[in-house]
Amino acid sequence: MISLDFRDSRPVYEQICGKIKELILEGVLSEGDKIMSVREMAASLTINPNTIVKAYKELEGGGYIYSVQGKGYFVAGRKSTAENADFSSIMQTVKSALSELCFLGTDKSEILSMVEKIWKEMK
Amino acid sequence: MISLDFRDSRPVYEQICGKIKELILEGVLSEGDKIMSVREMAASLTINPNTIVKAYKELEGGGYIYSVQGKGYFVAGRKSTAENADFSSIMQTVKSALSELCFLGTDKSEILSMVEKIWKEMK
Amino acid sequence: MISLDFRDSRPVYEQICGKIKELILEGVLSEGDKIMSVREMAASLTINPNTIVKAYKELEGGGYIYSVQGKGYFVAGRKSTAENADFSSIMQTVKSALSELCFLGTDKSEILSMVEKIWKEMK
Amino acid sequence: MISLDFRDSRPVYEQICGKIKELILEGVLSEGDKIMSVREMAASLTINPNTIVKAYKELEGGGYIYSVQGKGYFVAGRKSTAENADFSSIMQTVKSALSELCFLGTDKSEILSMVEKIWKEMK
DNA sequence: GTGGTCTAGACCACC
DNA sequence: GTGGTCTAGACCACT
Repeated sequence: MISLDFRDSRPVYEQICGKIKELILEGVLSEGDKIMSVREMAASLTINPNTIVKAYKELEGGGYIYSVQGKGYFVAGRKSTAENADFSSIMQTVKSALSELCFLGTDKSEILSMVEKIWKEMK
Repeated sequence: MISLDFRDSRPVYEQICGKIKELILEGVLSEGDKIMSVREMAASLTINPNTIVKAYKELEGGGYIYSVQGKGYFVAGRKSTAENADFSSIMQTVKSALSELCFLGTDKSEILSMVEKIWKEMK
Repeated sequence: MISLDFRDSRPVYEQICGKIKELILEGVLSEGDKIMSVREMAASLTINPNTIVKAYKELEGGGYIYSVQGKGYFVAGRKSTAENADFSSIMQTVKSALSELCFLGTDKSEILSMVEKIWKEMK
Repeated sequence: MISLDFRDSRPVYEQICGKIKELILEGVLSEGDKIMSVREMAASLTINPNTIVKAYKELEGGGYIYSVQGKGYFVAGRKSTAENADFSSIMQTVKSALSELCFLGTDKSEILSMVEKIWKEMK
């Protein structure tokens, strides 16, 4: 379900966060779903459990998942996620990247159609 | 002209890269302009010259500026920048960020108007 | 495994790049192999670790090796190298050097047999 | 006749050497021809005469040109050039570059035809 | 004066 | 232990 790219310059725990975020955004994981335990995930990726713990703590801080003592980690709802999100930071990222694309001569229509596509696919 | 934010988790040299990129994208610095010398910039930010060197080398690698021995650093043209740019990587960044915004309930029209604004301001 | 020539006018970090490139081209180092750590290499050549860092970063930029945080540097595959290579620049180098050899009266057959030999040895 | 590229990372005097070498290899300048005086060249490129002096001294050292006191610099013959040339160094350059091209998957026939072309064009 | 290289030594994040 | 960043200070080549 999750694979790591060791050539990726990002730290492993960050890659894991990204992958799980993706699964949530794509709807593969929905509110209330239980995600793999720290041990299971560590075994399946053959990496140190501490790295998984770090990734899960990060996701918990972002409101994407929550932990239940003795049960495991579960996917939180959009409301919880939205409350913890740093909108201005994400917007800033988008703005910079779009400015760069514009500067490099990318066609505006290409971006607009991408936006349409993303909002259409999201349920 | 450039200021650092020590609360920012990004390394100093990366912040400098970002700021100079912005100045170029906004048209404050245009093709052929000389930018501050390594020593000047280091003195003005009260940081070590080597850190500036690192930032300038990074920008040079990205095709944003070029160095002339004994003269200084100068901003390169869009052509040079476009040749060195990693479009797919930038597009990936935009896609992920937009997906997240969509998931969090951001209005599509807000994004569309932002795109219009950016492309309009860029001459 | 690697030795420096202090009479060589090229900077030290560039000599190191060249030697490691050679080892990769000759097949002594193959895809996935771990190379000496920054500190090990620095100690073995009795030079400053930062100089090794510079050399490794250069090779990383050229797609020859990649770094894994907390693990070390590993040699990348040909695909990665080919993607980052500047063919036209290498071809230009070959062209200039061959023109000079021709002018100086070198026999054509000597060059042709050298080409044959190189392509034969490479598997 | 000669133009400089300030974006080129090579020092100016080296660029001038390269250009004059090219002119000699291409046969535009032949044995005995007088080349531009230091002052003329400096004025035509709007750079410091000392830089031209440095370039000419370099070419003189390589046996490409020779100076006659009070007259100027003149193109030397192939014999003189060949005597001063460092064949093994040039061969080494060619060998390394060809090995790299081979590694990157360049077709052997492409190189062979290039060699044929160079030797054919040279008179 | 400008960039380019190198050293010595420090602290941090990641695994 | 490994790479990543930063400082302080030095010397060299180029213009």
